Amino acid sequence: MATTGPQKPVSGTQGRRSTIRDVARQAGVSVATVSRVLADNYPVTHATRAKVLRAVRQLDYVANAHAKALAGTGVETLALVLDDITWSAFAQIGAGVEQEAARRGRLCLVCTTQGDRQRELAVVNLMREQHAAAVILVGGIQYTAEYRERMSQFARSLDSVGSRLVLCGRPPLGEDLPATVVEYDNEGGAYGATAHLLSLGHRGILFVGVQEGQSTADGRLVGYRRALADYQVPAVPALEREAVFQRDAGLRAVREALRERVAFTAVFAATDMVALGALEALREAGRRVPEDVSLVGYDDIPMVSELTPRLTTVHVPYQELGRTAARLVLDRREGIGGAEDRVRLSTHVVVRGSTAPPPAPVPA
Amino acid sequence: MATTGPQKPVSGTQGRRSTIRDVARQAGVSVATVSRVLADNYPVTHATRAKVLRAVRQLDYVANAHAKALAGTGVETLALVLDDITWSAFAQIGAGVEQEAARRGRLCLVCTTQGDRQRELAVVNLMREQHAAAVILVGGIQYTAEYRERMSQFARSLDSVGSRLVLCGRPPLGEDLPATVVEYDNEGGAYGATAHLLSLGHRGILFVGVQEGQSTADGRLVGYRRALADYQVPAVPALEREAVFQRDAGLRAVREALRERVAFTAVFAATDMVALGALEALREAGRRVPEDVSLVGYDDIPMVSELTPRLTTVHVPYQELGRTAARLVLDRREGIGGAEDRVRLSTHVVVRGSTAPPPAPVPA
DNA sequence: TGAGCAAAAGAAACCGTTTTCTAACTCTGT
DNA sequence: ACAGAGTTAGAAAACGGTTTCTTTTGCTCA
Repeated sequence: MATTGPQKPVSGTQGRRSTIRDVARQAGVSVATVSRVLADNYPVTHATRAKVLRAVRQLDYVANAHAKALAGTGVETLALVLDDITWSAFAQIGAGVEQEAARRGRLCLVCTTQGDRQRELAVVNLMREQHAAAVILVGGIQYTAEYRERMSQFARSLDSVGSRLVLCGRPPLGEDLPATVVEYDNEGGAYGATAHLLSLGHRGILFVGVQEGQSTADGRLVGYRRALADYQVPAVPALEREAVFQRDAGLRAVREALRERVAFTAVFAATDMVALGALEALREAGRRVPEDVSLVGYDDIPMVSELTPRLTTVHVPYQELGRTAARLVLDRREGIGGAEDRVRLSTHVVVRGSTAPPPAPVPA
Repeated sequence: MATTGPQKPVSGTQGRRSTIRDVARQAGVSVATVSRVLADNYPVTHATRAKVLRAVRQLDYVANAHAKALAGTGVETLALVLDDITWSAFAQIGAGVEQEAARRGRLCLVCTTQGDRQRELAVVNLMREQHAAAVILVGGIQYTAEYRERMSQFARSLDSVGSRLVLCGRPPLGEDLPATVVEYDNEGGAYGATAHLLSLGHRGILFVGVQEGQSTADGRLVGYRRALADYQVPAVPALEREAVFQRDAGLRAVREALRERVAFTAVFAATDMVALGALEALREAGRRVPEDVSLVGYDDIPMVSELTPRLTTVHVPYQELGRTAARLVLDRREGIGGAEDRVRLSTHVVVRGSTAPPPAPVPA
């Protein structure tokens, strides 16, 4: 499976990296002159410039980014911290951040935490050392007092070194904290999805994805309940099922609801991945989607429009979310006046093939 | 859509970032002592250490990563360069690299190029400045002489500054170049997929995804042809359709083949995304999968097992690919003996529901 | 009680840039 | 021919750490 190439010395052919001093010596000028030629911010005669550039080429010189950073020049870095880059929504946020960063000549550090808050803490500190222009924390979290405390510290300690905390798709902290928040209308999307089902005539709507204290899950649940209330449909506890935001959890939760013979004609999954699991559970049980049971997801990850039936879901502008986060923080850095520090993007339900009116005879 | 918080001064509350000198002053010791306490590599009395740590806490001090890097200490960085992080396969490679990097205390810079070679060049140079321990280039490319020339330069110039070029899922360069290559058995996977279809009895197999000179596409086409040859099925040009690796291209290519009334009972899409397009084209034309036409993809991106029918495809261990790339380059750096510089991971076809024997009466 | 030595702390050089300040030119104009 | 501009170039001081080398301090033991 693994083949080894010819054994070469570990150190390769590497010589010493050439410095600006080497270039200066080679060109027969001072380091100051070399620096000036390369920065092109000071008058230099044509002859001198030519000598320097030739030396640079001969030595294949590139400046040391760390030295530049120390001296105050140097490229800024945006740090992106997320649970798992393979999750489609996160990847899209990441892409948005990276695009905007690149467009404006910044670099992008990415760290994943796999949901480990210990690691999140370590990573934020690491980023503080790195002088990241901003630390962008992505994704919902367990919204506890301890969390708020920790974030406040992050915000303040980043601010104290001239960096900035950005919360992307996370609930905001207190008003007075130095942090930028870019969120989306989580609750509104859930409201819309539920209202869509209700207006189709569904009354028993299974909500799959309860996670006490998880900000994203909570927001979606609240939207679901609010829609029920507005349609004067009583919320029944048995219809609210726990599930982490993964396929298997959705599968198990719906299986269980089915086994308990909970009466429902529609499933609102808190996440597209959860919807996938729900879909499988429904199929196992011989329920057709959408003829017998309607199904709605949340996130609108790219592939769900390929399913059969194509999944009705709530679209979240994840890429835009990332771009906005980067834009806000860079605008502020560049002192562009009136940089907002709190933005909420809207969501909307996209109706596809997985929802339909409930079957005529409402099952008991 | 966008709301603005209270207008605060742009500069926030940020004071000057405290340096090691500030800590020394606060603790009443020399900077050397502070450095030693923090590095914990030199005897220091308990009392002194306590004073220093207290000062560190009081000032909320973190070291300047750039200064450390300059001094030769400091965390190494791995640079990851890819077309687009939202493509599932790339995201998985990225996750693999990041995991291994994090496990070994390294940071990970991510740059995307959107397939722009100009940008690729710029990015590699940028990474050279950044002193990245390695630059990992991900994904197939147009395999031209010019490309090889450029890569050779990259390899040499990175090597000359003590960094290393890693090609991940790209064809290797010449033997003597200082580069590490981690590839997968691209051709073998295509061979397997085609052989699977052939052994089911298919003879007219449409290959969708020809891209002259694109290394990944070429490899898969070669595997397809080799399997045909081994089964003594003549290769017919009309069955080899051009398509870039995107859904729409697959859709168009298969539509066109259908319109031209090319005879086939199976489609081998060079990519799962292409397979998605193919699937839609087939459905439009009223061809059922797999009853009328079998369909095989390539990549095994997570969602394709959720399709109806579940897609038969070639599994590529993308995450493992990334992990291996990081591992190899870090092993070499740490001087771990016998670090290979060329690895090929194997692929295998995973048979799911989208393939079946061809329909009994072969259509004209 | 003082020589000798180990342990702990400090001074200063260094890493590779940028930039301020200073010095050396080259012209002009008289 | 020379004062005074106006250009270019260089020397040296940051930037914020680490580390070598030196010095001071505190013991032990004769």
